[in-house]
Amino acid sequence: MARYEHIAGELRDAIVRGDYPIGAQLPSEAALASRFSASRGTVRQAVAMLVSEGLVGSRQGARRIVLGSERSQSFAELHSFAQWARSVGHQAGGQVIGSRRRSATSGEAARLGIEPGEEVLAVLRLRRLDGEPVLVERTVYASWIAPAVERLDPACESVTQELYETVGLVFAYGEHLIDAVSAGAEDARMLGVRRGSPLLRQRRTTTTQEGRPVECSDDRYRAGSVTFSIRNSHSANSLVRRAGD
Amino acid sequence: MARYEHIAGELRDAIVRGDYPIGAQLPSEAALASRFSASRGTVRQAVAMLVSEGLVGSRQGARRIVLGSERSQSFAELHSFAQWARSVGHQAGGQVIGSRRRSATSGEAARLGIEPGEEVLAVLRLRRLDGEPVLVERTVYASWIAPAVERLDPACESVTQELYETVGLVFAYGEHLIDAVSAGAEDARMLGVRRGSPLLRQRRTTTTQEGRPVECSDDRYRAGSVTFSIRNSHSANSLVRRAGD
DNA sequence: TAGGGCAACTTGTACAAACAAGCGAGACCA
DNA sequence: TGGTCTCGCTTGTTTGTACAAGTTGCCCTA
Repeated sequence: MARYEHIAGELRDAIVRGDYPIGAQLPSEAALASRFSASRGTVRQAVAMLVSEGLVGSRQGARRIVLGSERSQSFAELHSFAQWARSVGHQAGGQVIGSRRRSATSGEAARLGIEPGEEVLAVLRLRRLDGEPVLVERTVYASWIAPAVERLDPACESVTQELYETVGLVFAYGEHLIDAVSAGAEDARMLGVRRGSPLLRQRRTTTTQEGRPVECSDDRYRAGSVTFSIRNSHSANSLVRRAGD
Repeated sequence: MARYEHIAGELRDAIVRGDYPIGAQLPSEAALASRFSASRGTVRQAVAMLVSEGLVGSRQGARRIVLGSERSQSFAELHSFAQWARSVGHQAGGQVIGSRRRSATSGEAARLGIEPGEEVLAVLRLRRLDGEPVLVERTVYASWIAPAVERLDPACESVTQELYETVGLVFAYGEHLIDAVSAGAEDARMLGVRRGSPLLRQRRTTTTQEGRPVECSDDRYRAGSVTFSIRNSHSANSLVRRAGD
């Protein structure tokens, strides 16, 4: 592990542990540099991580202050339902309801960077959290990865992890669109809610390290089961509001 | 403006303009350093901005690639409904429906960093986009800022901008919790939708540069009117999924 | 006592240098 | 033809230095 990652980890642990409560000042860069026997540049890189995570605030001339104390999730934990569930102490379950090859719609083609009509693999999954159905996942995979997906066990818990172990596929970048929709008939039946009841929808597109799109998905969470959380600041804002559809 | 900000701006413009289409490689750090007559460190700081915005992907050993080409919003544009509407070419409107001082609930006190029962100012606003009601905003202000809020024009378009101009208040950090809820009776009446129809809820807490909480708010958008968008990656992830309530 | 101003401290920006580590393409070999 | 290996390129990490710019508290003065 890089030196700055180690320092960032130590500081993050200290904040989570409460050594630096919310509102408290962090030691100065010079003090941290001397404590960890590192240069100021390395310390700056470490605290920059915490700033981008929204854990600490930073402004020129003033000591850094603690803004929050909750451990944030890695990209993998966000992307993989099973890995996330495990990390927050819940049991993930679920199964494939349906899976078929068909030709891509124009929207899917645009998001996957392929030609409309090109073949894709559409998979419908129901995901459970501690036994309760909470998520309907409609995922469309690009054709080059489809064979590996079809070989998976239908009851496979973590698709992400399995694809990594079997073909070495790594999900590296994601775009997420979050809004609210009414439950359709199929959604309602699978999640055990009334038709028209609110669902939290997350449409995501994921790509490999090389920027090649792998999948796009329409995930619908039962209201109350899941909340998304974002921390941002004047200097770092990845959350964007968009009009309409 | 700092040198690295200038370089980042040039590159961002080039990407948005299409000089570097999605999937294309960016010039190497050495090439950029020579083009802008800057050191490699400064160039790295510039591209780091683009990476954190999700516009560019980066991995050791390989040239950086373009992942997206949409201009992202500033923190101010995200925070202020009016500034956001203007930046995307729509007309923001709205008015204060009700405003009263009361004592803080325990949840509000925790989020504002005050004692339960301490006095706060609760404001209910209806916001319109191009004339259509799209957002019900229930904001609770800490008592120290309440007088300035009460002095505002009830039809004031941008509360954020007005508070900056009158008392110099700057919103610097925010935490956002996003989920879906059913419209209550009041929500439904104000937004012109049926009771129980889906709303996108954004609960946010905002603080000053010093980390002092200013307000917390429960914003409910009519389904279909607004979508939140986040770009993230293996190296930078500010989006977090949380269980239940 | 109220106010301004100075001085120490702290973070931000920029440059230079060196090495580590991963990627990709072409050369080479079986 | 197919696989491997090496070499050059590119990004990642670390240290050092210097100066700019903003904050904070103390001290001095009116």
